[in-house]
Amino acid sequence: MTRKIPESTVRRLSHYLRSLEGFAGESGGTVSSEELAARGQTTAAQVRKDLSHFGSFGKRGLGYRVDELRARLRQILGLDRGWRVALVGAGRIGLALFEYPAFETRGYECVAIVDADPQKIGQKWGRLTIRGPDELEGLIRDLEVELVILAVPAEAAQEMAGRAVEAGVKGILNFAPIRLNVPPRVPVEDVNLVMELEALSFAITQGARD
Amino acid sequence: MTRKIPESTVRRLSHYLRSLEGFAGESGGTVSSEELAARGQTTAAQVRKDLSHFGSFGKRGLGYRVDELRARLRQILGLDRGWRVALVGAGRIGLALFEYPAFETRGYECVAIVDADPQKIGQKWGRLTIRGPDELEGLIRDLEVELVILAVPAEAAQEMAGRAVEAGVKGILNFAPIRLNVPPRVPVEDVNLVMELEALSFAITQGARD
DNA sequence: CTACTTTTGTGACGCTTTTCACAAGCCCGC
DNA sequence: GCGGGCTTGTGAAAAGCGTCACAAAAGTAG
Repeated sequence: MTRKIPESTVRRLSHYLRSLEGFAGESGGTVSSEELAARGQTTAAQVRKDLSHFGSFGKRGLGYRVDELRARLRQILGLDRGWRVALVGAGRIGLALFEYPAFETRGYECVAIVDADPQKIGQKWGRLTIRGPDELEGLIRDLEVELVILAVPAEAAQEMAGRAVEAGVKGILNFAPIRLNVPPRVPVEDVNLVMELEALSFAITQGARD
Repeated sequence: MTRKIPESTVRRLSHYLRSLEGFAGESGGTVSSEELAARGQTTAAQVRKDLSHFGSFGKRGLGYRVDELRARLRQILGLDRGWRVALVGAGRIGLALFEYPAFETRGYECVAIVDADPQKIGQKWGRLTIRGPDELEGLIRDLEVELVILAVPAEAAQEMAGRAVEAGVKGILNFAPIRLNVPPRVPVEDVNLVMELEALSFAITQGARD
């Protein structure tokens, strides 16, 4: 019942959860797949199929109980617990992420910051002190870090990723524009801003050609 | 020959281009699909199929001429020209993007910044002055802005997007965690940082269950 | 000029994901 | 407690993508 979930399904689940937060107690505490599909750019059938991968928690003729579904989605996405995160790379992007309020409200807590720039080491962001790159493994182990946000230049990314994995990190959010080489048990999500812009200009160029 | 290109293909093209920049003049000026596949986490057949969507510009028995392929990819992705970009939302994320060097080297030039915060209006970032939100349409028209980077809170995103489209913008890079409602002729790329983290914690939770 | 090696371009195949359609289930009113 | 109106859950069909295998070029050596 719960094997081999497509990546796209996971993304949609994430959306459903956000939508649900929109109409918390609204409409008697239930939503139909139809309503959920409306916000979210998808179809009712898709919503139902997505959810059905994880069991059946709707009532026929009625829909889904908002609070119940929300709790279930949080559980599925692993948000029913906290996640300890280390930020590797204290540049502009690192800062933007560090101060991004949505992270903490979802249970992602930044517990360490590492940067290679000697000027930055020792500086404080909030109540955290920026550490040197050689302390990475120690921090990960001592603070029981599970997730790493990699926001360093491409040249440094592979080494840092390898060391983080070695130290026991379980997942990596990678902002460097390279494909990281890590063991398959460690999931990596890539965010590549240039690529997004290129996809845009491609779509525009292509569309204009019609 | 060039109709209905999958999104995933576009992403890979972007990768190929970056790889190509890696071995500029190397190995006699040619690459095989095999070599290209090696960096890039894909297969030789995939590379060839991706490229074949746009014509056939390889030499059998030899491979692809590096400089030629690079030029072709740049053209396909719409990078053989400049793009005028407006930044809407001058928060942390906006700043990080504004100062991201890779954008300019790819031909994306930020020509205007808009923010709703009266404290920020009038401030200068580099040689640009931050403008008020009511100036959005005028700036887009006067400066011939084609792309908008939307980095505002979710509540403001839809309105700004609508107005930008109305003023003639051709594509939107959206950082707000909502699905924008815009006419289909205007492509939108979403970057949703929370969603990426959720995909990670899902993968970890799910994997651990085995 | 021919035989041989290499690597592309592409139709056919197979898997994954989405869409469709409908029986099964649930609530409500009477 | 029975019938009618909704909405779910899910097999089956369709579409979308990736993989495979191989014929068609291009270059090279003899």
